[in-house]
Amino acid sequence: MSATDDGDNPGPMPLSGHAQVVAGAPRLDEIGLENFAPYLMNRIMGRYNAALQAEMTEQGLTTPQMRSLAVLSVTDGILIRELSVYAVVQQSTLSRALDALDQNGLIRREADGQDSRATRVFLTDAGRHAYERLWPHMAAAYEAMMKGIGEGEKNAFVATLQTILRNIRKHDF
Amino acid sequence: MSATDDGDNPGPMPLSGHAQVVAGAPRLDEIGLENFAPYLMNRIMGRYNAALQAEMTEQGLTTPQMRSLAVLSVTDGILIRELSVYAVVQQSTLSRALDALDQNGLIRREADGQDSRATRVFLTDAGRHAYERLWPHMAAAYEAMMKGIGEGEKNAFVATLQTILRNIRKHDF
DNA sequence: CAGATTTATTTGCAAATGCATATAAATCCG
DNA sequence: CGGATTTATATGCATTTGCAAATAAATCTG
Repeated sequence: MSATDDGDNPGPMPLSGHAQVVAGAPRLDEIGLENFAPYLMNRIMGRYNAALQAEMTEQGLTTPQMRSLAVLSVTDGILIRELSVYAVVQQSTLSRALDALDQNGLIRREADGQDSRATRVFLTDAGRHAYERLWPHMAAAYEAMMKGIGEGEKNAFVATLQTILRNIRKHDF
Repeated sequence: MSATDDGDNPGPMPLSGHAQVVAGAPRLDEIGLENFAPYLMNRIMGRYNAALQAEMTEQGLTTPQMRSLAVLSVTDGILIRELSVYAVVQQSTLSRALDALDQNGLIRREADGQDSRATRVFLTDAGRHAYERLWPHMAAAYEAMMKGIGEGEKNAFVATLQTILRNIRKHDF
């Protein structure tokens, strides 16, 4: 094997000008869309959101509002900027989503004790009730996703997602 | 075992009124946000999109425009309604995104030969070039996500994503 | 084959979103 | 301490988005 022969050579010379391998990232058409994780996650989340759409419309909620309710059901009383990270919603959008939730009596804003710039957000009873009507649909969509996937595979999958999030997240949570 | 004893009974009686187990889906606060795959995927895709934002702004592209370029780099000449599924963009939004790409000379619309209602979309050379400037950023974001994740785990992860998509997708692709 | 229905795409219009900025409070630093 | 900087949230405004309807062509049905 010659010093310039670096293995898996498709032939003595490129037969025409195409398909020059630049050593960097393979192109998307080489990987294939269906093997590109961000594409797959995007498709999946599109379907997940579509599955929730009907119930959101029913309750007159937007996506940022729905996500806020879901996050607050777990960590009630968090700061707006934290909620913005958990719910993956811009702060300006979240501010207006909270206005609407507030006006509909689903949440309550309360100034933080230590830092009077900051605001904590709490679910009201009505808000918790709205979440409780929402959750079965989220759970059902999750069930549908995971159908036929065993516990082991599911756990490995979630573990990988956690690793990925740790790899790229900007905040400590 | 009595006929009314259907197994896994948590105790003789609920000790107080709270925490009634309804047998249905556990609540999100019981699962924990960080174990709920849709939440994790949402966070991850938020960061992935944020990573591409700078380059998109640089090139004056919106998210639907960028996704269209990426999908077309793999399957050039597809129908608009197919592109709408692959790119996870509403058709009305896509229609306008294609208007913009067209006006900037990045794509070309062409009536389908068989069905004159339908339109096929093609990348122009300029469009392919735009995609080629975009792709390294997507590849880098993907690399960052997958840092420290071995081939085996990565393959298993992608395989699970494919299963999930098959479980919930609406179309055959 | 004509009328009814379905399918592909576009467009009008109202609502939602994002960027940049405003406001206000906390922290930093000399 | 006091001005400069940073941090938390809200808001003005232009852009983007999504729903519903419009348009146009194909297919179905009797």
